[in-house]
Amino acid sequence: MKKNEIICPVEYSFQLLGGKWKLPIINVLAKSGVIRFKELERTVVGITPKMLTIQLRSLEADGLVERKIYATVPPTVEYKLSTVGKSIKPMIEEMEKWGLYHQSLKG
Amino acid sequence: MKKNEIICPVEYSFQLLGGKWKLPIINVLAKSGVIRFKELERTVVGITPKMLTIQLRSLEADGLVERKIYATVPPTVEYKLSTVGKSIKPMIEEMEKWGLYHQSLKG
DNA sequence: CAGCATCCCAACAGATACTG
DNA sequence: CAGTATCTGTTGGGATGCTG
Repeated sequence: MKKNEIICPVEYSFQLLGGKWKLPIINVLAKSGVIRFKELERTVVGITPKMLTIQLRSLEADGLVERKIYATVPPTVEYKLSTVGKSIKPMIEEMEKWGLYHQSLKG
Repeated sequence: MKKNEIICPVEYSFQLLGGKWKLPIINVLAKSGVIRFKELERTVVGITPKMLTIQLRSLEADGLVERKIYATVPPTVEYKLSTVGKSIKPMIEEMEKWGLYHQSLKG
């Protein structure tokens, strides 16, 4: 998909949240508040460190996630939703309602 | 993306609506009610007949879109949202609100 | 711990030409 | 009109191994 061809505003949300991992990550961040990389890796079932890094960087670049580094040994990095990231919640809830509704139709 | 690995209910919506074209198509269908293939091709800016066919078949298989064939010459095929398809509207509106909000942040 | 680098494959998407 | 067939290129995602 060519990322720069946004066709309608709705599509914009998909540009930012699409792919296999972004929504699961945001869901975890929404529930946990602040969380470290390794803990995130454990909580988002099935994700590899590589994909977690890529997705977090992408979310960070879009201003949805904030990253805070502590100069400790071993290193500590914490992630949390930004203000904009938190504003996604109503949308996610609506998507969740619809997803559950549609799943229930198929038994 | 492995289509059968749904991680959270929210992700379910992305399985059904993800990709470049499905939301634009559904948006047009939501506004027009009933529409023919060629008219759809003209309205969804930039789509090719091939992609339109693939996406419509996929949406049909997921029960979001209904297809009605008339045995005329030349052939007539009409598409419209199913009841389930129409149930997406609140979710799309929420996504549209958020998309517009986030776009406005970037000026 | 928190990552980056490399290689690889499958799915997605576009262009073009053709058909009932 | 409403598609299908074929070829081709791009992107997303996985596996593995290595580093500060």
